[in-house]
Amino acid sequence: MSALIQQLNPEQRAAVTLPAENALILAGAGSGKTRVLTTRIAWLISTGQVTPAGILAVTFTNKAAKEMMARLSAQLPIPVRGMWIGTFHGLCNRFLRAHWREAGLPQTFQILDIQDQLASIKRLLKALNVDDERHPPKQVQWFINGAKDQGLRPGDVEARDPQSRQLAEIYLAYEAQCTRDGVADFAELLLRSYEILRDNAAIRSHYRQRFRHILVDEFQDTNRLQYQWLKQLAGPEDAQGACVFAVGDDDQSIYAFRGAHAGNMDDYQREFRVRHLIKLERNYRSHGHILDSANTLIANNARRLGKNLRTEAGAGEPVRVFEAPSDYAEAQWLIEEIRQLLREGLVHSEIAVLYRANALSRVIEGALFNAGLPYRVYGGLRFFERAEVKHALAYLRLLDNPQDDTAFLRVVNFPARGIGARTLEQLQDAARLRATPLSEAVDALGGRGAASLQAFLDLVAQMRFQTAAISLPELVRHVLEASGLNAHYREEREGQERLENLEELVNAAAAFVTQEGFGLQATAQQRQALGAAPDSFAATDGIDPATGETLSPLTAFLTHAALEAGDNQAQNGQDAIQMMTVHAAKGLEFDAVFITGLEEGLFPHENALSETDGVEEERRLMYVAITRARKRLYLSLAQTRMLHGQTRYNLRSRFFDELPAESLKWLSAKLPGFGGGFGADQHSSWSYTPKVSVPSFTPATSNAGSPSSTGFSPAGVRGASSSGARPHGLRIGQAVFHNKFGEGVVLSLEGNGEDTRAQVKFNRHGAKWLALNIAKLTPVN
DNA sequence: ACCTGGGTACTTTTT
DNA sequence: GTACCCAGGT
Repeated sequence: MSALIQQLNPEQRAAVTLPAENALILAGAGSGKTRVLTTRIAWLISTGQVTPAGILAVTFTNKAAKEMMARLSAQLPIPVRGMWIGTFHGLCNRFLRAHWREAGLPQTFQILDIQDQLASIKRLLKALNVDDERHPPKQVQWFINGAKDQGLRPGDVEARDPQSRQLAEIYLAYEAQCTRDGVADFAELLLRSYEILRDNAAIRSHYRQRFRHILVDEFQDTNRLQYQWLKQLAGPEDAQGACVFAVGDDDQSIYAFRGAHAGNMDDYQREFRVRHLIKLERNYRSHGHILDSANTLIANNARRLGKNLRTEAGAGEPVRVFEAPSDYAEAQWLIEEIRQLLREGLVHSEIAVLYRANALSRVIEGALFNAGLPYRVYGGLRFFERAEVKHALAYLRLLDNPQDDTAFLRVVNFPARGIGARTLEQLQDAARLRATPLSEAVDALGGRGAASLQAFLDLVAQMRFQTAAISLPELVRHVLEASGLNAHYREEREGQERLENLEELVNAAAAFVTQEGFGLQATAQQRQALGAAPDSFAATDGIDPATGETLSPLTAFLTHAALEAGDNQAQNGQDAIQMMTVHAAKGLEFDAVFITGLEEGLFPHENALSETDGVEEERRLMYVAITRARKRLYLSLAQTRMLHGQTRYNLRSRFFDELPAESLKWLSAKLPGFGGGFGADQHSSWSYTPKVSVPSFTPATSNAGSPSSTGFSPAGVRGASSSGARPHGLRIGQAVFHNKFGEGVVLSLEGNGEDTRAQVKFNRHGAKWLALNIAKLTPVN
């Protein structure tokens, strides 16, 4: 036990060993927050204050939950799996699977991700004949999710003007549709769980008795509904409710735009009568100048709980600042600095390039590419969000839940099986008339449409027949073949990568079955080991307490796919420079960090300036960005930047005026913002290659995509196009084929022999220029 | 079924 | 500038 807390600093130890009362831990960046959280759990259990079953720990991301589990199982000699540690959504899902009757959901209800939800809304708007000019689907989605995040049902929404009244009506109809489909969107998982706790006294008191300690990570990011949910679970303080251990940092609240309400921290202190407030201000991450910068900057925010980070690491290097005349120049400077860092022995993956908005990554990506530096851009589609994977999942969903119209419509005619739009319209009309799911309305139709539809239903039924007979990965493979998905992508020219992803889905299913231990499902003894009372509701995922039955592997897998969308591309775990938005960088740290595009209108972003507290949130965002850096921090801006197809002339970000001058080292002459002329380069040691235009050409084949401008200057190419014959036989302007990205056109070649790299613009589907090894390119004749 | 052209929007994003 | 969506043509 003492070993647990021995290595903690005094504040951390104080937090970990607090008595069983509500507490708020203000944990600054890099102050050992996760460590405190897990050690608190380990301490509570190992001192016998609570059994593992009496713990509920909630996070926002799967990553954080996993990390917590991993650390905990290193600290405790007990199985951590069955403990209630997870994301808000994951835990609510578990809750609803156990109480599906009370929730009014089918046991095998499916979870809609944002894409599914949008599709569902589009379908609804069509059915309701709503003018989607007046109510764009995206806006409706925003409205519904916003309402749910506040804990509001259609009846609770304030509907004063006709516009919002109609939105409330759409919301109502959307709910009905979801019920009919047997699906729940993300917010619904939370809202419905909350309502059951609120309205069902038996269940409420059960859980209140069960969970003695509730621990919340990233408390500043909770929205109103999540806060209400916590309140229901914890119960009133005077009764024998749970005690709450909330960890957060108001200075790192950067998700107000999606409903996070940092004010929950104040409310929490008041409503839960928090008497223990502990600040973790000792930072173990950053050098002095970096920390000073962060502290000085954030002091400009008015509404703070107040905190000042300190370090014992020494001042370190000053923060290097560069004002470039253009975005290209900024990127070029970045390359030089990165090269220097690499010479000093840093590995690529310890260097991060951060930006406020994804659009800013382009120019930098181009420069890194031309410089031949390996990089990885975060963001974009994740594995389970890919179209082909979603198609396969839609089939699987139909096996589990034939009512799921979203899934039905997604694959009824994919791969194409001659079911046209007219037929589907008729089917939808018939289903609406009878108030049944689409699959049950098929027999109302006649003609060839009906026959094709019936064939589709038979196909699905045939697949469903296999469900009980074969293992999950076998089932997935069977579905891929029987549905014709595999065949479809085998035919398709650019289908190779998609085929690979589908194969990967089979692997994912196999891995899931192994990991979740289906077959060796948690037994009553195992539950006992966790300290769960015998009468307890679900102790483990996959157990239906009412029947004692196990949730099918299929249902569990589909849930997993919805709740955990997977990595943004596993990508060749190669050592690479990390590129991401500041938001995406939260929770990460790097030896060297570049914060780019520090211009008024960009960072702080212009859209934020008009919002209340917008600038403060931007400042917190900057604070998060700064505190990612361990040893080196670089700030840069461009006087001229191409954005939205226009050249913008930006001023220096106001944040420069809020940083401590003594910690900054300006590399370029500090000019009075734009207007001071473009002479900055004369005062600096940096240079960059001016824009080189790609020679125009005609693609070799008709469908090679439009070889228009690529959006960045291939500055580093240095006249590669003019050199003579090349062993690989490729030339500029030639159409090429590469399995992964389909057909494209060579824009430039660099280097010679084995080192040769091609820059290729791919057509619509690839839509990217990429660093590609020549060996992987096949010329198209 | 597939392609093309026009129109449009476009900050951040996890579950 | 460009990416994505949808409508309409082949």
